[in-house]
This record gives sequence, structure tokens and C-alpha cells, in this order.
Amino acid sequence: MGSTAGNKGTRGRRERLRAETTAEIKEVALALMASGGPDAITLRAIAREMGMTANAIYGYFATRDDLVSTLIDDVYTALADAVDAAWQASSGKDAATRVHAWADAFRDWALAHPEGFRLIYGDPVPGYQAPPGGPAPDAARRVCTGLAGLAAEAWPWAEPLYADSDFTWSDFDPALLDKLRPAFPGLPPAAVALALRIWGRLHGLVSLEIYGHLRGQTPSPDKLFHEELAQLVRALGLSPRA
Amino acid sequence: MGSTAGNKGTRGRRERLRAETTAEIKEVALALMASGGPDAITLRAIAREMGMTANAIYGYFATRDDLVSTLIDDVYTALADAVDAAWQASSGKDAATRVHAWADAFRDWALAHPEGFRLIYGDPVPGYQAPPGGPAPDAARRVCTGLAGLAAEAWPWAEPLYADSDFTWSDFDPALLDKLRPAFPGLPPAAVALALRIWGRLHGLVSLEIYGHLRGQTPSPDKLFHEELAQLVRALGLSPRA
DNA sequence: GCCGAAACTATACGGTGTGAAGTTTTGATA
DNA sequence: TATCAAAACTTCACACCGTATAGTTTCGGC
Repeated sequence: MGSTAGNKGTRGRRERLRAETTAEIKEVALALMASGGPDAITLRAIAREMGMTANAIYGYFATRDDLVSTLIDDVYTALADAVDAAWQASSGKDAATRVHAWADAFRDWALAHPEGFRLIYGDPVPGYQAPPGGPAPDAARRVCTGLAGLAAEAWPWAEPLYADSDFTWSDFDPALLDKLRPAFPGLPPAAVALALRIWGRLHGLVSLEIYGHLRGQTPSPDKLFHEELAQLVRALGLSPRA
Repeated sequence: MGSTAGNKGTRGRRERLRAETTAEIKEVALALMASGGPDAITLRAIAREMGMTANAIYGYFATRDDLVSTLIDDVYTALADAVDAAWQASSGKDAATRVHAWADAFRDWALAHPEGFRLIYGDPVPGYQAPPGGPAPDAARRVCTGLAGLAAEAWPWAEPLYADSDFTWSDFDPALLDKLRPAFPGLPPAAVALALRIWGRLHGLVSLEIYGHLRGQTPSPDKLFHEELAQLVRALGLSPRA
């Protein structure tokens, strides 16, 4: 099985063209989304842009929702990459600084890709549930793992503050724990709960901002976010210096 | 101008019928939304349900987006009513209990009306910005005012914890302050910032839950929310008893 | 040069929001 | 009570959407 001897180039050509077309469809779709929101992702508009027929896209994606969920996969992965990179880049710094680095990367990415954020955290495909094994849930767990990294980094200081947490391992999805426990062997359930709550705090302000609900209340969402971060750092038992 | 003498009944009839039809359109639209999400709100489906033609609805709403934003107004107002009622009902209790009451009312409403929550905080009408004077921004400010009530209630204990806040009145929208400052005369800018941050914390976990992003991580979003609440109460300087 | 698969197009159907024009209903008036 | 104008509603039309089916073109491998 596999390629006929010596024909790697030719068989590769078809595949390459196919990959390029697939990539172009996604690119155009992302551009449409960036300029007109998720609803602007239209098979006909994409095809128009590419000089094709809308039906040609069905050779690459079974359905529009399929295309959109592939986009979600890509975009969510990009977000996870961004925060992971910020985390890596802050390696060696003190815990408070690293928390700021992670959180800022999260918000900065969201502000730079508001439509991407909506794509991930809104539901552009109503009623859609990502397939359990797919890249999107994986990216979500990468984000959670990153947050668990924050919690783990801060845990030496934070632990006494969360002594009354009554979380147990059974309070978390096994698939999440499969990623988390090997990465952070000493981390107790309380710290995982802390990670999810940190997610909530960051997601809350950022999503209010992205969806415009802060606009009518404050012209300084930046300041608000950073004060929230300062308080978060304090709630982790870290010294507020950054 | 006004009604012809003695004809109040007849002129009132037209208006009553019109009001009833308007109400029925909204009812049917909400029912469609509840069963099939915001995208199920379709002029034709509404008309079908009502035994009318889709175009007849244009006599009541200028456009579909108009109808949807009217729904947003209504639903947001209902949410504001719900949290306000819980706040009133907890009057006299201690601050920690009242914080719990408000927050639980918020989350309970969201869980009871997930589509309504999505309608308010997602953006079913892409690119839509609520008219500045309309009911939706007003409801948003009612929610913020409620949150400021929490902050005000807790402020005697919380104040020393937020001494380093550098917020000033210019960091908030005048329309918000117009509602807030008369209601809570002694409240400093730091407390308003605190209110908005509390909003973020509550909104974060609830919206992650409503949009299903917590489902893959924990089977106990309840527990998570209540631990978050306990920590919030602690961060307000209140004793964690409830 | 030929073949078969892959890529793509043409056509069609049912759905959507919405505009323009015509029809019916109905409350006020002469 | 007959009439009339406005309001309510329907009909028709258009452009757009996703998508199924069938037909056509393209092109690598023999």
C-alpha cells in the first residue's frame, strides 16, 4: 500500500492541491468571519471569493457546520497556542508575573480576534456539540491545563487559603484529569477547582468586554481587567508586585 | 387631537387588538426561541404559528432584527426583575447571605432561561448595538445597580481590602453614574469597579456553564459556582457564614 | 492514448428576510 | 345607513441561503 515507487511527486500533487484548496476555503471563511461575523461565513460567499461554485466546497467539507466546526478547532487551537506560548515565555519569573502573563495573553488574543472568541465561546452553530475526541475539546483542555499550571505555580502560597474546599477527583471529567494529573502530580482537587474558577473570572470580564456589555458602563475595561488580575493574584496568596 | 368624545371604546379596541397581536408575536417568538434557539425565531415560523402571513408581521415590527431586539429588551428586563426581587426578598439579612441570594438568583434565572441568557449576552443579531436610551441598556444598568448594591452592602467590610484601587469617576459611563450615585451616595469609585468585577466573576462561570464549556471539565458546576461565591464573599471581607 | 476517479458545474428545491402592490376589514363620518 | 380612508393583511416577487442530484470537465496513472 502507499505510493507507487517513484510517483511520490504526482500523487503528492493531488494531495497538495487538495490541501491548498482546503486551506484557502478556511482562510476565506476566516476573513469573512472577521469582517462580517460568524453569520457571514456562507458557502456561496466563499465560493464567490474563490471563483468556484458553492457546491464545490462539498468536496472538502460535508456541510457548512462541518466547515465552521473545523474553524472552531483551528481557532481554539490558536488561542491555546497563544496562551501556552506566553506561559513558556514567562518561565522562570515569579508566580504573580506569570499569572499576569497568561491572563494578558488570553485577553490580548481575544481583543485581537474578537470574532474568533465569539466563534469559540458563543455558539455559531446552534445546538452544536463538539465531538468528544476532537481538537476543540482538546484545546479547551489545553487551556484548562494552562490554568492548572497557574494554580500549580501559585499553590505553595494558595494552599492554606483553600483548605476548606470540598472538591474530590470525582468532581472532574476523567479526560481532563488524564491530562492534568500526569502534568501536575502533586496537585489536589482543590487546585483544579481553583483553576476552573480562575477561568471563570478571566472569561467573565473578557467576554463581557468582547460582546460589548462593558461599553455602556466603563471606558476603561483595561483598568478593570488589571485590577481584577491584581485581586486574583492576591487571592492566590501571592504578593501583588508584578 | 386625541379621541373623539364618547368613542374611547372603539378607538381603544383597535389599540387593544394591536397590542394583543404584538404580544402574541413576541410570545410565539419566545416559544420558538425556547425550543430551537435564537435562530428558530423566523418571521415565517411565527406567522405560520399564528395563521398569518409573514409579511403581516411587518405591520408590527419594522424588521426581524427589530423584533429580536424587542425580545432582548423584554428578556433583559425579566432578568433584572428576577435579581432585584431576590435582593428585595433578602432585605434585612446579613451581607454574605444577600450576596448569595443575588448571585443564586442570577444563575438560577440563567439556568431556567438558557436561551434568554444567550439572547442577552450572546449576539443573536450580529453587529447589533442596542440604542443607547432603550430598555436593554437600562436593564443592564439595573443589573449593575444591583451589583453596586452588593458592593455597597459589603463596603464597610470590603473598603480596607480595596484601598489601592485607582479608579476615579471618569472611569465610568455618566449614564451609569447617574443611576448609581443617587442610589448609593457614599459609594466611592473603587466600589463601582468592584461591582463590575463581581459581575465579571458571576458572568464568567455562568456563561461558561450555559454555553456548555464546563460540561467537558466538571460534572459539578453547582459546586464550582458556590465555591466561587464563598471565595467572593471572603474577598469582600465578609465572614463566610451564610 | 485511454480510463477511471476526482474535482467541479448545472439545476433544482425548500427555506429565509424583505420590498411593492393589491385586497380586505373596519371604525369614523356625512 | 352609505361612504370613505386608513389600517390590517395577502399576494407576488426577488435575492440570498444550504444542500441534494445529476452531469461535465480535468487529469494522474497505466
